[in-house]
Amino acid sequence: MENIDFYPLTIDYIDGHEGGRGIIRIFGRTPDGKRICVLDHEFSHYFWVILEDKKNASKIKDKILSLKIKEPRRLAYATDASIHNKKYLSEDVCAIKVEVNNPKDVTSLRHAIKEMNGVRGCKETDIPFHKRYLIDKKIDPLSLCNVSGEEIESNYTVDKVISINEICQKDGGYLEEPRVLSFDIEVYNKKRVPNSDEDPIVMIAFYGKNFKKVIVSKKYTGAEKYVEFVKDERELLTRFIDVVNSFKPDYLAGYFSDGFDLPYIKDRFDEYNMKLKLGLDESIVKFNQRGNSQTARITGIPHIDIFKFIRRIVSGELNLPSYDLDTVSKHLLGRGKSGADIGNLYNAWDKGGNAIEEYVKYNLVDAERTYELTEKMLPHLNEFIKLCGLPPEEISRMSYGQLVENYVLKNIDKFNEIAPNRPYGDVMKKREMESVEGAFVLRPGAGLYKNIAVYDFKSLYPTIISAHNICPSTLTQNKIDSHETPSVVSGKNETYRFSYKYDGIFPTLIKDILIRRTRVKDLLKKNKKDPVLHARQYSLKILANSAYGYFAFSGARWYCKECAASTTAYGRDYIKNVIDKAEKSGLDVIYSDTDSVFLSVGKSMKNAEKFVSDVNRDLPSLMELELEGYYPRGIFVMKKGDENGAKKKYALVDENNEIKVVGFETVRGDWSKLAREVQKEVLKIILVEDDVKKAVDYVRGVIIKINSKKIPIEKMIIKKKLTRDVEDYNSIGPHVRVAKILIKRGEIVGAGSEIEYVVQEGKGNIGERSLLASDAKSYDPEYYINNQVLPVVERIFSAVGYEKEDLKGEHKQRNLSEY
DNA sequence: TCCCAACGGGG
DNA sequence: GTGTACGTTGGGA
Repeated sequence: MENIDFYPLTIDYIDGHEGGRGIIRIFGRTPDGKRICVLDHEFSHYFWVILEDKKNASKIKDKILSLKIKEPRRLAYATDASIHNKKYLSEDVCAIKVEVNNPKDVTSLRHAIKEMNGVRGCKETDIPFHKRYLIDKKIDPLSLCNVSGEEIESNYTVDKVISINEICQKDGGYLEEPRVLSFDIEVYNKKRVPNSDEDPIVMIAFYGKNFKKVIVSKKYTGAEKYVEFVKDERELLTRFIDVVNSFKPDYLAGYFSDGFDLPYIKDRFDEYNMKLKLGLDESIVKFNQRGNSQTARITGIPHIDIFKFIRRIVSGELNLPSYDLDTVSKHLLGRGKSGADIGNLYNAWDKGGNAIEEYVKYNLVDAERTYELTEKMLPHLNEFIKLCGLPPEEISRMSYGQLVENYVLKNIDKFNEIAPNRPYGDVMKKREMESVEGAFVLRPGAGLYKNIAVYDFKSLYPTIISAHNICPSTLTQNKIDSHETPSVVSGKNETYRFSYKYDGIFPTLIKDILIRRTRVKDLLKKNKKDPVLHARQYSLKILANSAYGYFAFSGARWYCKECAASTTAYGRDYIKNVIDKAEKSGLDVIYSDTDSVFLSVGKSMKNAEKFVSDVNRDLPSLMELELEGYYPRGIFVMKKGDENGAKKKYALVDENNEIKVVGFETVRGDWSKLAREVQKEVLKIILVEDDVKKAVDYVRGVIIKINSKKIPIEKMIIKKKLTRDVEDYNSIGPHVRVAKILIKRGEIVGAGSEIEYVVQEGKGNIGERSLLASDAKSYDPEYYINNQVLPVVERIFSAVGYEKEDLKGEHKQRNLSEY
């Protein structure tokens, strides 16, 4: 008999022998670093059958128990059935819990039971076995658990396999520092975009705590001591498995490794008829194609594609123009990738010798950044793991909607509720047709404004859902004990009612989340830099803010268009109320969008502060308007062909002269450096220096410089990526044309290649006048003035009364007083 | 303004 | 993964 503590890392199930029973399998680590696997033979998967009424419950139960359905390799039948009083969306229902031997039997039984008389439907048939187990056993991955059971023999590559009698999560105890191993491959890339059928992997880098290694399949002299040489790719691949096995990581991390590294490694293993056996049960890496994105799973070792997590979950906080490794690590870690030009790796490789070294370093830096990013993201990951109770490999790949749903599922038992099924095909399509009226937006008149106070409702939608008890479970026809919201769905005005008689599932959970978040934020005030507290409040915020989107998400179990429509309807009411109040107090309303209002408050901050407290006095609990900031100046910009200012396109400057830019185009990559610079400088002069005239002069100066060709070529380079091979293009843009020339020269250019070009003077359209950046000696001033510089500043100036012609000096000089 | 196609990350 | 499955943006009509 063994009694042992461990941290669960991953969980799945296998088909056992006895009658094809499903056996839960958890891989984890003990506090002293031993790998273990625990098997639970005793847990039965189950689902719910909701009955039309109580009357025939025991008859139906017996009928279910007598079902025997022949499956290819076993007999599907219910091992047990029991009658319960449950709730389904707050309605009291009589339900039968049906237990099975093997999770796969759920499908066959469900089909048979659905057809029985007196049965309303089968629910929770689509909850995966391992999820059911974690929820019912109240186990959160990474939280310390205790198991008792017998050690058994196995071929698993772990220190111990235990068949358990009992398992329970202990209070406290968390795997704070999982052993992370990151990896990254470099590939021979003569064709720029490597093809895994032919192009070998030439090196693999690893990074972990006190560990770095690059395995390289071509020898050169003077290598650093972390370099290990192997004789060919076959040996490189074998060593890849060796290194992972001997490091014994808790997590294996990569950057876009779901989409590139692991699939590529697998293809290369296939090439040699070798098997990519990384699983702790000696299984191969399994790939799962889901729509466009695939995932790679390793039995027993959570594989984290940290790119996916950052892109999906943390991007809201980062707001970066791109999520490539360089941009993300520069932003989060303060340092990016090595400067080597990866497009030339193949050259260095062919040449051999020390030329390779640069790329070995590049490879190692990539692995190091990946490691550091993973470490940095652990607090975020951990919070969601605790909130949703699912293992890291799943949490790290989830979208907001899935996080919300799994959080609700984990807590649904507190309401004695049965969860609705996930929708499929036509239901989802039908839902996608239904649109819900969105938020209220008051567009600003374009122009320069002074003394702007910005107000925000704190968590507007979550607080509305909570304050007005908006939930699929409280939606009612009953006019007594309910309140109504006139809402708009698919263009139709409707009135929906939500009961006040009992608290809804979502309102209750959200209220709890909001209160917890307030508490965490209070702690954060004392401990401003604490990454764990920060991650905690962030994950709570994500969950609360995603609830509204979840109601409107066609794939949601608790989809509820009425809830979504009512939430925005209340949102519009609240924000319009604020606007009314502002106008009554004599404050000018500049702009409003969803949950925020921009007011012109004059020089006195007292006005601004008094306004907040006036509004808050009348709001229900949890709801609160906040003074987000005070800005001496702000510019709101016009959209082409639009009388009013564009929504979400403005720049503000605060009292510390920091500029906040929202919605401008220059953050995007396909503008020249020149265009970016000019826009930034213009905003600075207008907002910080408060000198429109000077900004005009600045742009005129730039135009003169462009015309006299005094701008360095490198600021004129425009970068564009080929999205397909050159011959597949119908319309030949500049970058395609340049690529064609490169191909003629014998260079290998194809889908994925990044083309840098500069537009030249001369005849023909822009494409015909584009030259490869490295060949360019000059540029076309007219193009850069009219297609790069003017477009990015035009709207800014038109907001303050200057036209394009003024900038070019084509109008007579005018001064502002004329406007 | 709406609809559809393309893209992202990786080398 | 036990019926399923990306989400966003830009260009063209």
